[in-house]
Amino acid sequence: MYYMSAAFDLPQIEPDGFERADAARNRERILCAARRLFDERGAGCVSMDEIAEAAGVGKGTLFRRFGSRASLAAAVLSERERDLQEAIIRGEPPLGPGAPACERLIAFGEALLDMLDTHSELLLAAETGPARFEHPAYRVHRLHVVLLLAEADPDCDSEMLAETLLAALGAELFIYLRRARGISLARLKEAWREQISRTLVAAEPV
Amino acid sequence: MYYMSAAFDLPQIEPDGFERADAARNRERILCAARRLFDERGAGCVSMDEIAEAAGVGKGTLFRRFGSRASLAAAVLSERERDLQEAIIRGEPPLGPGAPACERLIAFGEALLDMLDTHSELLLAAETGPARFEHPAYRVHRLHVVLLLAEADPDCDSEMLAETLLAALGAELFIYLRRARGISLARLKEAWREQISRTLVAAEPV
DNA sequence: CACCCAATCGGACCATGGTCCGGTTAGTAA
DNA sequence: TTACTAACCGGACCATGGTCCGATTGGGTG
Repeated sequence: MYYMSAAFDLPQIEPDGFERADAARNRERILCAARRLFDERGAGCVSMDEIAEAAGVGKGTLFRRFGSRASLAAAVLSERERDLQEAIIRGEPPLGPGAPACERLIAFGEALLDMLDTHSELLLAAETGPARFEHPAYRVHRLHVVLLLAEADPDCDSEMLAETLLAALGAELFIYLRRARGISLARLKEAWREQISRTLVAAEPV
Repeated sequence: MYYMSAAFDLPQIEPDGFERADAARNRERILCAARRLFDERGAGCVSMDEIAEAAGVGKGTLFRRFGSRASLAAAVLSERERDLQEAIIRGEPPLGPGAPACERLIAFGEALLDMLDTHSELLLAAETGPARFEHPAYRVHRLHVVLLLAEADPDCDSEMLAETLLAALGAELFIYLRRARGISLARLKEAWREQISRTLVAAEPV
């Protein structure tokens, strides 16, 4: 564990201090309805009005609690994201600590690609809007990649490289490559592996 | 010139065969108004209704001619895009033919970053929607990068690498890095250079 | 138990991207 | 010149993400 996990926790779905009983009940209802509808019909085919109605809640409540469609999608995804972060921080190598940085990077990308493969639409919804790069989940991924890059090659501009490498794992590109181009998940993983090893090979003494 | 330019021309703003006089006049009016409004107030702050009104044209006409907001933005950008393609196909090295593939790749990314620096909002508007990757301009960029990668390193998966490298030049990321993070254009170019040389260094016999 | 206030609720409302179709007009042929 | 038709025009209309504010209610306090 080379950084404290506490500082980079998930977005707080749980409220700050106190929460009124009706508010808590509505939050749960909304998340439950959203989860169900997204799952049933695909995240792209569910409107916010429908979610509000299914949750038995007004539209105002829905938006006050979750701010935006993207934010709601992120909240629905938070459980999976939590699992991923857990695996990164305390899980088995190569995703977790213990393996060389290069292998951890490859494992991280593969894990993200797996997540994209099962939740691409939800991730796409979560990635819309300019707040995307400020979202806690993205920050965690970025920091993780930055630190691994710096560890693997102290000479590289890890901050910039992390940003551009993560761009390759965006949901929009993923969906296009898989659906429109018919590229397999395996090939995407292979490409990620190739890109990481090419990026880091310079650091290894030949 | 290692590929025929004709096959990869710009999206046809010019109509197929014949165009009625009123249609031609309206197309010109729309493009002119859009150019002016985008320029005056930033592409993000102009609605389609405003463009239609400024052009003295109904909303239906606007959408029939250009299909979508993204498509209109792309049409407004087409002149710059044409210049870029001209420079790539027939211009001076290293952007044009003649330089080593690696240097041409670096020059291409820098040219795109320059374009982003002056037209980021317009490019952002043009990049919204799933049609983004099917747009003729993107196809040209992709093909260019694919061919240069294959030339520089025949062993690489040039198709996939091109896609992920181009993701690093997306307008959304660019705007975030420049505005929210305050990263200079020079550093972005430097990062692109680093990423390309790292990606291709493996091909050079050490 | 009664009171009070702040937090919450919810639906009416708005802006905007995009669609549709009845009316109009440009170009053609006689 | 006139008649005809296909293309075009434009504004009413729709769906949806997001905002606002008056009404409501939870829960602490005397």
